[in-house]
Amino acid sequence: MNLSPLVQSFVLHFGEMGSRWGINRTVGQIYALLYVSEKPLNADEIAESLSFSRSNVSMGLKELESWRLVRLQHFPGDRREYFSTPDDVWAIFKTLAEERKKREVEPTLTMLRGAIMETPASDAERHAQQRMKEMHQLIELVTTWFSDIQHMDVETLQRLMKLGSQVQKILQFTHSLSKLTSRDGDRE
Amino acid sequence: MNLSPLVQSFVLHFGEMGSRWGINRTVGQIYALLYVSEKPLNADEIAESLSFSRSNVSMGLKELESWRLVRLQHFPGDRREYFSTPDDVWAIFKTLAEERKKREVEPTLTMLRGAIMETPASDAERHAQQRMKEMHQLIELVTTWFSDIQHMDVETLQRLMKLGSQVQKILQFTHSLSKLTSRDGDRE
DNA sequence: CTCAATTTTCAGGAATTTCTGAAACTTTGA
DNA sequence: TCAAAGTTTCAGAAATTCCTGAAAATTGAG
Repeated sequence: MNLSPLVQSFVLHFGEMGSRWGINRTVGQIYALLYVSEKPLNADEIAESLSFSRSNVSMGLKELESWRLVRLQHFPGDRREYFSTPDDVWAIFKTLAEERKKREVEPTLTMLRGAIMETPASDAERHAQQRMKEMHQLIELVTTWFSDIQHMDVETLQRLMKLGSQVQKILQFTHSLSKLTSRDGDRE
Repeated sequence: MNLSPLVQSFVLHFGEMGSRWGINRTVGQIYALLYVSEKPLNADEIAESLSFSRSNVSMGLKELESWRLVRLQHFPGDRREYFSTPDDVWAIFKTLAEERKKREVEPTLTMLRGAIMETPASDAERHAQQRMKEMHQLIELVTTWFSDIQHMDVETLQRLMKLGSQVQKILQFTHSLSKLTSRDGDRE
């Protein structure tokens, strides 16, 4: 199969960016190819299009499966497995965010929680622990917020995003509102 | 200098995570060490603490400078350069997000914009281009939203995050409000 | 069950990235 | 201007990661 110039540049770009995104060239290119492909592709087609060895493609697809970024399907009368990416870009985005969270931040949170539990044995440790607490607090806040947001339906999410920094105004409004109505509005 | 166990495990963790975050072991460890250190450290102290060669530390610090994650300072009567991380974790987070955006998404946006401009030469290209448009739109929306949010002051940002998915309710409220007051409230 | 089609595994070669020591460069104080 | 203190550069060694071909394992039709 011969890739058209447009597709080719897209595929090559994903290959090159791969290393920055923590995946390798093969995986990046395979994903890009599947993403723009009109129909699902089998491993041989992928290997041929990208000039990778069949085994390399197999490993790349396994990696993509572990990221839950590809879907697998079969066609009647054909034993080969066909791969594609979900159509809904929002779903893709959410999956990606979840996986990155699991791989890139969860382990750190665990480590931080452990470290914060320890009894500091020196002044230096006390200070270090304080810094870790600050980091932990921030990560915790940001990630739970993220998962909150992820569970919103796409409609609302888009509206929120389009609103941009204007949320600030609504927030200020409701904040002063709560100050008016609540007995201890300026606590916090 | 001898690292206390608490600091050591923190430093080692950052070293190991380094590769997942797109930086290397040295850079990860140096950053971690500076982050928990009570006072700024010079390159020799870092090299000794982490048992890296002096030159490796130099390259690592350069890398961290390019990420704008370390500050450089001097002490009177000492010609050596001392390094530290900003105290404010929110500032750190913002810097990190900006840099990652610059390195990991901006190039892709540029590529996508270019590809979308082209005139498709086939059916496959037409489809590919459509997919690229979807991706472009999503990335554009998410990143501009992100930079909107970044420009909010930390107070507001924290309030927004603590609110979590409850924004949804406020949003729904204001949405129906605008429907009531605006002549064409259900356009979008 | 058998066999051919297909996929996966894996040892080791290729490519890339990281790290070091030596040398070059820069800065500053005398 | 020079020398000492400090920093950066860079060639190549070391370590790691990627990729391949061959072989093993799996799958499903007959």
